[in-house]
Amino acid sequence: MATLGKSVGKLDSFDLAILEILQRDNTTPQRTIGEEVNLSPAAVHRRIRQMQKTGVIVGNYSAIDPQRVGRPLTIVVEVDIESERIDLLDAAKRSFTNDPAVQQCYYVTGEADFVLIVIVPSMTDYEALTRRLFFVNNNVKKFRTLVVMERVKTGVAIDLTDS
Amino acid sequence: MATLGKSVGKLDSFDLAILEILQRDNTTPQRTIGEEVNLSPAAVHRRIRQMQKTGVIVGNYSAIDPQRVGRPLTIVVEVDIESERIDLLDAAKRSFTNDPAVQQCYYVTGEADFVLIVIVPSMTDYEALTRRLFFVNNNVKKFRTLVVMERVKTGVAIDLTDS
DNA sequence: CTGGCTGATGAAAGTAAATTTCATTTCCTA
DNA sequence: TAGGAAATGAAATTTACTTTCATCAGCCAG
Repeated sequence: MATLGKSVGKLDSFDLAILEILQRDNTTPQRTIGEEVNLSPAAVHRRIRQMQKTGVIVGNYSAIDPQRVGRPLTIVVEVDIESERIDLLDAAKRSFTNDPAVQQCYYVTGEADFVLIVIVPSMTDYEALTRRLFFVNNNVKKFRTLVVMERVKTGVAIDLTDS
Repeated sequence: MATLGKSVGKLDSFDLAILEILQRDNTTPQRTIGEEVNLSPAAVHRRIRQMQKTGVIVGNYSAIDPQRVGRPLTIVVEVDIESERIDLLDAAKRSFTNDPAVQQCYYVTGEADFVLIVIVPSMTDYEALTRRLFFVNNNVKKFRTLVVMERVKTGVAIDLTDS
């Protein structure tokens, strides 16, 4: 089980096993994690701290049910822009990023330029968002709205099984 | 007459302030949270436990940098299906959900039927995924691939400011 | 082959946080 | 205005985190 010869910044099978647990539930006690991966709590702790420091672990979040905090609407938006000039692109990225209703933003190739995941209380709020993000910004050529009927699977978990 | 003080499942401004902190960093000590929101650590603890139990908080995760675990490719996929018959829809949802490379899945109205966020090690792996999810499933009419060049904003945080 | 260096380990001690207990307060309402 | 439900803070208790320290395995130069 132990992969010997762990080099700098590389993750061994212990690290991956720990990450697997943490991205499912990061409130799992280090003692429990240790039992599952066959390490002492101290060793688990050191590995977690190391991965935090080196940026393998980028954050620790509680996830909230949007419906329970008055945000029942999830919307996927595809945005086409006019010019891909670097300064205009950066301006668009910044305006999307800084808007709290935009939960996720991806810059993509293909049929669109940006894909946004937007979470809002109502269609009225979404309309307001389109005005402030798309109509005011004259670098936006057009956008397509895909209203989410069901959030079938959400989260930030990554498959860590051997490829 | 049941006098429900704080009616069941409702959140007050303390709860929202606590959630605001937890979805930024759920390793924040309850003592620290208490100082920020002006509650005792015990009160903070009880509110958090209540929100866990009632499903306001749906999970506690560590987020991992995909690049650091050998998953540098993020892809947005739009899927059109042939039939929206309920049993076929459910089958599609299940196959998407169960695939570990599918990080997120949304069932949407509009120009597509599903939007998937897929995270894979390489284009070869993505090809394999399209085969097992789209070509094998004869309810998939077509799909569009949007390769992510930049993950501009990610996460599961929800805007909790008053609307 | 040997000795020292590096880096990781487990056990145990020490520190900090989570959780429970309990007496009290607040607010609603009858 | 008295009673009761529900939440609260302080303190005690339990649990978890974090550091310390002695040890061990691999590696490499001599």
